[in-house]
Amino acid sequence: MRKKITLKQIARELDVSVSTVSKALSGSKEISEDTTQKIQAFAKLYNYRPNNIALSLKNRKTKTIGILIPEIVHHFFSTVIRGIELIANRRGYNVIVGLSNESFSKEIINMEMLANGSIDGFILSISKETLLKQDYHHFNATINQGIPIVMFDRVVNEVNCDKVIVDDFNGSVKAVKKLIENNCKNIALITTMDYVSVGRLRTQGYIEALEEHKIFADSNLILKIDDSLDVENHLEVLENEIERFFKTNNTIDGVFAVNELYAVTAMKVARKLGLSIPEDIQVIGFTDGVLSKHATPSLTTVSQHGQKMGEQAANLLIDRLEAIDSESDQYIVNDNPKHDFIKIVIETELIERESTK
Amino acid sequence: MRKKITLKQIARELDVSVSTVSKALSGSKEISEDTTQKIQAFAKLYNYRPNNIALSLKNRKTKTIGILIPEIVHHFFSTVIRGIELIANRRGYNVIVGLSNESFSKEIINMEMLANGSIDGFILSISKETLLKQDYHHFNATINQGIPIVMFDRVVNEVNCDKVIVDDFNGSVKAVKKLIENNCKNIALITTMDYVSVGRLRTQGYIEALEEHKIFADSNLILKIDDSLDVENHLEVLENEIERFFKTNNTIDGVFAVNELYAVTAMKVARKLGLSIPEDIQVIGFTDGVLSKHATPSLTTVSQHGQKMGEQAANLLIDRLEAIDSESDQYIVNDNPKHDFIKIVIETELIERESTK
DNA sequence: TTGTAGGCGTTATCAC
DNA sequence: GTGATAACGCCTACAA
Repeated sequence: MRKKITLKQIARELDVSVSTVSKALSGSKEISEDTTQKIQAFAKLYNYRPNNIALSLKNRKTKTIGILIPEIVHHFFSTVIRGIELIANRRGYNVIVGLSNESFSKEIINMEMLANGSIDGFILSISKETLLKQDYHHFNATINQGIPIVMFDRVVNEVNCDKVIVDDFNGSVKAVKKLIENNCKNIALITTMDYVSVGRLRTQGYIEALEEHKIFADSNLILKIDDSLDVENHLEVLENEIERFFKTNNTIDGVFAVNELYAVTAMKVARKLGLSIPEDIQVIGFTDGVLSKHATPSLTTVSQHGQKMGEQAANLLIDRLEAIDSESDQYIVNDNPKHDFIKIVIETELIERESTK
Repeated sequence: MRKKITLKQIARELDVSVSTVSKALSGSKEISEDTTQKIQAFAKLYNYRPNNIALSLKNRKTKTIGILIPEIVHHFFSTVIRGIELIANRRGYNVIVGLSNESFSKEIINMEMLANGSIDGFILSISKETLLKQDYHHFNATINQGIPIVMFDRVVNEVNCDKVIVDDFNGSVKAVKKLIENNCKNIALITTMDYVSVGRLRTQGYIEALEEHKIFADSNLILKIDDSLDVENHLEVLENEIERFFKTNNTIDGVFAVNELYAVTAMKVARKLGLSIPEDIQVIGFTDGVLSKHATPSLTTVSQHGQKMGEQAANLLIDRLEAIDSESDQYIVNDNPKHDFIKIVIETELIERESTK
């Protein structure tokens, strides 16, 4: 078992001082050709690599990004991570992942754990419970400690930081307009409860599109699913709710669902009720994941560009970290700087497949 | 901007020494009631938390686990991460995630980056390219540095470490037997190329089940998909291959596919060819993900228990880390210890849904 | 009861 | 050209 070698060990072996070794390895020309050669050869032989932890302590930055998300077994979130990891790696950062599991307390614990020196900044999406409670003190506390945050997708006005979102509103508008153009007369919306900002915006888009076409937005055609309680037989409950909804509104000929699962389930229920897709009823979902691609019929969706969101978020965060860096070198940082926070809005696009005409 | 406070700052403010503060905060009774009170109150007020990096440097352990997987936008892998994170968190560890993207060099780079002090041990699944090259020196090098590795799912005999796998062989046997019991006479196998151990084992299970029932394993009924090249229109290629396969073997009445995607695609193609499922052709997949649950008809699968694998892997790794810990405290560690490495095999089970009778 | 000193691994500054 | 020293933040054996 050959443990990693340290500067000190090299120094002892070669009978020079630690600082000489350090300089030689960094190619400083303070050191003679000879010693440099000797030291570098020895270091290579023993595969010397500086210890990241020691560097972090010295430089007071870890070169790692903390990702805090509600759930990882989820196409959208994992896609975002992939985007973050891609950019992070490219720019010399690592990513450490924490899962809130949609819980307020887990979100806080995770944050505090990582904020104690483990990471330089956060990229996160807020848990449902936090959104419900509307308690954002932990985010602000973190920011006040000088740790920057970039929020994505589930963001909130109450926290001052960089944000990356998709254009949920216009995405919905596009989807619903498509249904209208395709001659749907009774377009239903299947959405979540309003406290998730994303759901609210998508609902607004739905209403806007209808109104633009002078169609009355009948509240009976809106089904709000309460997914805050994560029950065992969630899927069954969902199916039943949708079935009841379809039965009491049997003129529905178009459905816009705010996520894949709702859309796919709606298709399933519709088929069960003897309706064919897209002839009798057309369906559009939001988020372009595996389900959309492989459902039968395949699902027309509003694509959410998760990977791009991740990439943008990572660039935003790293840019800010490096800005802070050079700032603090040059002048004293204003104690309460009116930072200009950036909000990147990613355009959505409609991917047409078989569930619409 | 109130940066995190340090022991030194507290000491200066309260006009005591750093060690007094340290002791007071850890509740040492060397320190007087009075000072302890005062210091603890002050620390609480300023929300003092020890710096993780400093602790890591001092203790020579980071309390973080490195996860290295080929891909994250993938139901199975993300499920495993969830399991690892769950246990890690519970036992006081963080997880740092690296993606190899199925590439040998990215796997190495990521490993080396993390092995330089950032993590205490690895949990990983080998990339396809590495399996193809059969070059495992980086794993052995890491282990020789005293960094333990736990491999899961895609493991390899050439590396001596703890492993967690599912019982791929028996999983296949179960699936194929089910098809046989359900009266399928011509059972096809859709699998990957052999270099992925997992694919090979599943193929062996298929053959074994047939032979047990004295059925000739016709190699024409085995379709091997070459997914090493990740082409753009991968899906289309897959569909075409399967279609051609079905057409040249038009007596197929049962299909066992080594993953969800192949199974779902097979169903799609079958339907396209006018076959109904499960009446004309029955299908079973491997891995129980979203697709299986939500496909129509829903897919009978061999469940892979990703979360459980993650949990077991995390426990295995942490156990070993803590064993090393107490070991090295007590006596000098044998330089080449005949460690007994553990291989946990997780049983699979057949989840019956609509794609079989 | 409190403080000093040393060390974890590294780099930067300054002295020789 | 080389080395000693200090510092990053923490802990602890030992000294006072």
